[in-house]
Amino acid sequence: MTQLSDRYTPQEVEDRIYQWWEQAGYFKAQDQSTKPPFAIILPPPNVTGFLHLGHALDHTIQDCMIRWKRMNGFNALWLPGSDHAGIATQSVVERELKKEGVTRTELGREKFLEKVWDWKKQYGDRIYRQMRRLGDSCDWDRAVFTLDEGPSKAVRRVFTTLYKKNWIYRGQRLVNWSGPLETAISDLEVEYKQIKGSIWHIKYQVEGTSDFLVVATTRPETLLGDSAVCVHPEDERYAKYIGKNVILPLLGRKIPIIADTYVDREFGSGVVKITPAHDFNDYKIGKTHNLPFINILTKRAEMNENAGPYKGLKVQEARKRVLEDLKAQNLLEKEEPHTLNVGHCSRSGAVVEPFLSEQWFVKTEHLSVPARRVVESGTTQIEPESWTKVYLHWMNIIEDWCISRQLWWGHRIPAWYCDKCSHITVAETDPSKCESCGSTSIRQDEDVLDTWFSSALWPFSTLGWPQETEKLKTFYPTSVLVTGHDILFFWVARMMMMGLEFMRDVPFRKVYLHGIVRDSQGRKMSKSLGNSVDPVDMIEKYGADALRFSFLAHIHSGKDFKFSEQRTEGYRNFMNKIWNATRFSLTNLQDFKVPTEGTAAMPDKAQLTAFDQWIITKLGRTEKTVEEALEQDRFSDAATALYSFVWYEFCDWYIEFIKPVMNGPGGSEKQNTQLVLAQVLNRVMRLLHPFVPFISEELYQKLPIKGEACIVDKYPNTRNDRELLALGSDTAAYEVEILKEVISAIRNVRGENRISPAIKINVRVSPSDAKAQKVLLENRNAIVTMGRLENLDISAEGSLSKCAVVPVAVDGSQMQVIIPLEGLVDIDEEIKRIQKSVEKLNKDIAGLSGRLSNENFVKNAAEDVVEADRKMLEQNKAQLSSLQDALKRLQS
RNA sequence: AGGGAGUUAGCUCAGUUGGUAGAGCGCCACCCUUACAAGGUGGAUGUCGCAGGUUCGAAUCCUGUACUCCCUACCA
Repeated sequence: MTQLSDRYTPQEVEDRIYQWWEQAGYFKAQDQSTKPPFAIILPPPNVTGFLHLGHALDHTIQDCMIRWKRMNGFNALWLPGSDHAGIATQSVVERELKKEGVTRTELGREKFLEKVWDWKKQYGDRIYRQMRRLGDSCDWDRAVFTLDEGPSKAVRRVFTTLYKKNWIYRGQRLVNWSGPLETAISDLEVEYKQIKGSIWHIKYQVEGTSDFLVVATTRPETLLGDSAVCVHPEDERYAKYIGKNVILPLLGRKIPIIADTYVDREFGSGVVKITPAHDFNDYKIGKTHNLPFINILTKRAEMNENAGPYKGLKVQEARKRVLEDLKAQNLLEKEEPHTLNVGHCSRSGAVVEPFLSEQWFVKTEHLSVPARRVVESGTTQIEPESWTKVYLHWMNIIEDWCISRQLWWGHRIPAWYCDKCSHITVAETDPSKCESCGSTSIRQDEDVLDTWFSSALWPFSTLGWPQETEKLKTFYPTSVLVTGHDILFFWVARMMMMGLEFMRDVPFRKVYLHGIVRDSQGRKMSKSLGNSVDPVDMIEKYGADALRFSFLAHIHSGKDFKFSEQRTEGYRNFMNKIWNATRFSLTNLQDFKVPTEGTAAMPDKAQLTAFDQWIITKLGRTEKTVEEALEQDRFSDAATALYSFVWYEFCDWYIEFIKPVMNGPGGSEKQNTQLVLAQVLNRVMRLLHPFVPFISEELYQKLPIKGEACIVDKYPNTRNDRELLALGSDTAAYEVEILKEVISAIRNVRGENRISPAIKINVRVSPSDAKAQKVLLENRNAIVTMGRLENLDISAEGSLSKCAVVPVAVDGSQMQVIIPLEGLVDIDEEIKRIQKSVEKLNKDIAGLSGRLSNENFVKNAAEDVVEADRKMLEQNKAQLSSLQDALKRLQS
């Protein structure tokens, strides 16, 4: 038998076990199988990224689900993949190039892309390696990258199909523009931050008069692009000006004074400047009033020729200069402090400028309808349910999706412009000539697609679509999608739309949303705060299992997760506890021979001790709890049930109970107990496996009763484990309860009176009925050992003088635990202890009798509730009187 | 501004249909008792945000209110 060290060292176990699993092919799913399918598509991490705590949480949940289903006999597929992450990756590589003093434009598109692919080759596997350390049981042979041939074909098919339906269109729109990245970004990529800025009041002279209209703005430089000023049509102050012009300060252009109910008369001066090309609200006004759209910015967010003398300045510089010049011309009435929300690019951090440009859009009007319906009808469930409303609300107000990005890294838009006839050819395979006029002088669109466009196709593009593959038939719709609620709109909603449009079915049956990982104080993890935690560090320090368990024991769907290293340390201790309990067991199983093959070996029920039957009963309850919890994705309930069973039932009591048996003479009692021990350990490892795969597999392999591998053994539940669980009994549960109570009573007296464990004491237990007496007599050994007794007397007769007395009641059986204290302790301590109990009993009795004397309670409450109270009252009264007697004796 | 979630022991959180408040960590005391000091045993700790209401009985249901957080939108 292998000798186990007295501490669990994950470093010696994890890599070895993982390699074995992978080589043995345990993670593989079958394209076709008689087993029911269960599929999870991994939210693809950024290809050049590294594993952070958020991934670790996300993956742990998925791995737990997959392992559980795999053990339940499913054809379980966990399909891994990685995302090219357009903006993120391109920025990283650009930053690297900058160190070498090269810009991407200098390099040119082709060369630059080569560099990015190099980068991908170098770092693309890093995150996969880190996932292996966490224990992720992905089917690695199926790993897909968004720019692989398969997904790229899917992207082209979807793009062309939607284009032909007119659900993808090109148009000039106002979009969110990131200056540093020189690209459009979607609404969702804009983060609003509260900024303490100013609001400036600027005077616009009314043409042909000496009157001024005062306009308030937070972005004074945009006045260079003003097309009008606007007032409320019913605002008496300005009625006379409507239709006239004002002179635009600094540039001297004439612009009209228009009227629109959009203006709030109460706010500011009641006059609004209209800059249709640089403000989303003004854009709408510009459209309805047919105003010119004057773009004053370049792609780099610098002033262009329309800005006249300010050309070439960056926005902030232009603002400064504009203000100076206005002041010099006495056109700046005042400046007031003002807090406003400013949109920032979530990638570059720069202020987002609304920018007018030609972009590609997905029309969402029709796509969103079924995406809404399937959630309303429950075809796809969102967990937690509260996010359903959020999802539906967003689907209701959804705007068209800007999918073109002015980047190089990504899926290039499959559209070609004809130099001759300007026709746009959109095609799945690169065309050689214009489909309209046949000219070969065609140019492909320079832009690439938003990364989320390919992500939206992920549930079917990873399974071979547009080909009709077996795996697609088997695994689509996937079973569940696990992801953070922060990408519900970015990703989940768009997968839903695309899946329904192209597969005519939902992409997943269930969406499990979790929150963001925060630090132990609830702050977001960030580099600047220095509070981010590297999961790989945690794995190295405490082991992957401990990290996984700290997630699973505390995760609640939808809620943010506060990570605490201290807690992880606690679960590391739990792993050690499991390790040592097994170590003890194996030592005591050295002379054990498995009577028949494997898990079928069952002991003779008639010969089982009460502890054996009791632990089996507890095991059965645990299996039930765990199964119910996992079915409802309540991982923490399952994890907690396992923690309690292993530590508080199995280790604290069962192992202690069987020590006398193991150290005893042997024979059939020992044989039976050994068999129970071996069987329970076997169940413990299997139950723990989806949560803590490494340690459970490692120990499982050392058990006398085991199968080929824990990872593919059955997951125990009340149905498939019936044969063993039938050996449990409620009578035994009652008996063990008595023993536990008696032993606790002895320990309590010892503890409160500070009697050293080194001193063995004498105890008498006086049972009030034959049933209890029998239990005590049969288990005398256990009580003596665990109470550390010199002598145990089980009898109703005996002296009570100078004795501690603890009344014990279990299920109607009453007894007293009597401990002579003469010479052992200060009697006053014991008097205090008893007085404390008396106080508590008095309080309880007062409450109970108060309630029972209320006739409304007796009349209205459920019978069993009243009955239980009556019983409790009686019991308490009996205990009280025995304590009062004991007190009298001690005080006399 | 609209929507959502939350407020329970020092900290992080459980608490399914209303029936005398739970866990982990931390804390205190004693103990290296032959699996484990990453351990054992015992112990202390809460007017369940506040105010009303329904009920024999409310952490749990209803109404109001305070505070916190998140999401969506955003006024020049």
